[in-house]
Amino acid sequence: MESTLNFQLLDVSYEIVNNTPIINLWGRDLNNKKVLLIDTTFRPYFYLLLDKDSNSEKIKQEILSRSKTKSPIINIEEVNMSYIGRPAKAIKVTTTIPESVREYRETLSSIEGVKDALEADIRFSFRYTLDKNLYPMRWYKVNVKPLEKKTNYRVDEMYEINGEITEDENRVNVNPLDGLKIMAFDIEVYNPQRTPDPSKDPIILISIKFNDNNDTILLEAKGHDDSEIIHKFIELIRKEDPDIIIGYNQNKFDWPYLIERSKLYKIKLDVGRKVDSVPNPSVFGHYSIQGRLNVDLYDFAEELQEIKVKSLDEVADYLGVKPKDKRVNIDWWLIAQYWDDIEKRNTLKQYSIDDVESTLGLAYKFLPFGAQLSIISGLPMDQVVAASVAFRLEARLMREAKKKSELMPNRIERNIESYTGAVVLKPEPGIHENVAVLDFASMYPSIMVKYNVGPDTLLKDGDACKVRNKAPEVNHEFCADNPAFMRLVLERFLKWRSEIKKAMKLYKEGSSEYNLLNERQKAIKVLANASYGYLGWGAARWYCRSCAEAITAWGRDLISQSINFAKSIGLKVYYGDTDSIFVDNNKEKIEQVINWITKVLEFDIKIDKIYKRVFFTEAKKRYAGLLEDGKIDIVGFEAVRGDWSELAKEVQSNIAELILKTGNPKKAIEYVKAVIEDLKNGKIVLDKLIIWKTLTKEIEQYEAETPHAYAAKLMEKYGYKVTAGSKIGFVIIKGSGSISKKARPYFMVKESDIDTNYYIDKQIIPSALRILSYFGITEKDLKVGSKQPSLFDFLDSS
DNA sequence: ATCTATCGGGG
DNA sequence: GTGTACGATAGAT
Repeated sequence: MESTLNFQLLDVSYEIVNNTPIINLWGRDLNNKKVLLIDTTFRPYFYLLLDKDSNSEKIKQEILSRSKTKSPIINIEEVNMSYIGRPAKAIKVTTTIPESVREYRETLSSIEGVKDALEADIRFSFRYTLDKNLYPMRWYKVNVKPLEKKTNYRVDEMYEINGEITEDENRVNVNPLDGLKIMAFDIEVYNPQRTPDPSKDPIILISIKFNDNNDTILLEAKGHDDSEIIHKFIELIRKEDPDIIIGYNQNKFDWPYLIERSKLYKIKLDVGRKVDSVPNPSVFGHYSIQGRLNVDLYDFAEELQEIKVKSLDEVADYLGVKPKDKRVNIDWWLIAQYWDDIEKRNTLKQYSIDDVESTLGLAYKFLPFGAQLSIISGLPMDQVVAASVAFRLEARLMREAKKKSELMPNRIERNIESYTGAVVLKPEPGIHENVAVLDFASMYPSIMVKYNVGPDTLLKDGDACKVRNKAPEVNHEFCADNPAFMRLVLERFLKWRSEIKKAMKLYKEGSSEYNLLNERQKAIKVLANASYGYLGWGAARWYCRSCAEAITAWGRDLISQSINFAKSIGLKVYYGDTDSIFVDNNKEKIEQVINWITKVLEFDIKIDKIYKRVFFTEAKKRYAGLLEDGKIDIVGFEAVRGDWSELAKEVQSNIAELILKTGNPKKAIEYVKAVIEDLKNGKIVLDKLIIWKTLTKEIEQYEAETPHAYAAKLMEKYGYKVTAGSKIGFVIIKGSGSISKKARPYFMVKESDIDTNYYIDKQIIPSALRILSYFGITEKDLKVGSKQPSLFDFLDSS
């Protein structure tokens, strides 16, 4: 009855049955049947690192004597591996129950002669994919034995794994998403108190859309009763059986809310492919659903550097998925009103439909990249998108370590000490015409490869080594006798990426083959570029402060030398930051600089962009420029956040629009002055002055007197209920004392009480200057009356 | 200058 | 589930 099965791995989990762990591999076969493969043979293990001169026989006896019956130690084996690049003596300890590893880690590491317990902090299901070299989203082949279908799994077929799992070489370049069923969903909740409370405020709408059906499904509550739509939602997921469930910020809102509501009705949110399993909060604040990938698209949006406000409507607008002016927009605090007003209810329904359509549209943009991140890093797609770049790289490093029989260091918490960073030149303030920006290609990874940087090659006093690379300034030395672990990984990435780029040339730009490879090379680049930051990340297993310090020192040296060379041949340098230099756009001299850097320094540098005009203030890392195609580039711009007044947010978005559309900062100044006048004349409605801030703990627990805590205390005094999680809306009123003491709940205040100076100085002006300072505009220019001749006319292109 | 609290996305 | 982010900023002290 044995046969070979080709399957695509989607997710991995495990369960304990009869006191033994069973690995569950969730996937689909070539006929798109949903399959569950089980492996009953895998057991948890970890290593004990021994002192060099320890008596391993004695230690082995000690280990066995500490075996517990509820999860016995079933094997111990002395192994010769390496640790941080040096030979290491270790004992591999295998037990039965994954949860017991934590306990054994403690009890066994106290044995004399045992230096440390290693690899005891790796999640069991991840350990499986690590050891079997499995990458979610890839296709595999394996010998299997069909199992009689169990009733407690919602899959088409179940198999028991019987043999080695190998990659299906014929399906390396197929689109991993082809044929997978995707479900987008979004909930709207009733929020009469503005901050919705899941213990009393119902879910009023659930909108759902699948990738294989054009119709949008809208589940509507009966008045204020949402029990029926929750049931319908669960039934729908089970009936349609999506492989991927997507939402926008559903990990922080929709799932927790749905879970609270269903608890209230004692409904089991049984939406996974394992019967009776509910969405489970897991690593990175992510919810895992058995057998399905729950992907939060907000995680992708976070990585968009080009836009600052990452709300669903903004992101969908920016990416051309759904223009803002072609959809219904409703302020969040008005949702309850729209629901209660039967005439407005249809507008709210359309709003919900627009949201879910945007969400599915974004999935088409983002998931191809997410799938490749899984293919490269080895983390399931729902986890990899939620993880930080350093964590993604680490997942891959762990696989590489496993292949090399290198013991993995533990994840520990460190207080990281800061070190000198990159060179950032003081920009030459003012307007400069025709400026070219030269960029080093992957500067930090290149430094790591060239100088063989890594924790394993870092030399300590007295270490023997023939060829040494010494970093300038900091003087850390790295041995070049053998390749560093990090270098091997990076070189593999570089080679892989250049092969992909070569293969891409065989296809038409925009074709599905081309796009797939393009997403893959992007995923590799993301991991490679995380390498420097990884070494300086406090939680990194291969943390190496000296490495990070040396890398930036080499980087500073590199850029200073380049700048000096440019100056020596008479090329004007305006500014430099980390891995880029801004120079006069003199083609001939730039070519000389590029040649010199390539030949003498042996690094790659290229022209990244050319500004027709660029404007610098004294501030580093913040400038505005006019590109050759007429676009305005504002670099380093920080948007005001949600804890600013509506007025401040409105001022900023209007200024951004004025500048990007008219290209004239003078118009923006007039606008700001007009707003200030309006405020002084009481023409701004109070609603726009409210500042919303969340209480993160109970009011008594606040030690510091913050404005929102002060306002919350006042609310409590007047009989309102405030708890952790409440959003407090306050305004600042006239008077003396600290700002906190002048904070009042917005509904207890008249417009005439408002401290207009606070709003001018702390809200309108700072918010406006976040953009206008790039154009040389100062606070003085914005105060009514002052007439400053314009430094900033430079964008009035003639 | 240092410490404490909060934001983000969602509704 | 062998486990829980991060970098920036305002206001108080």
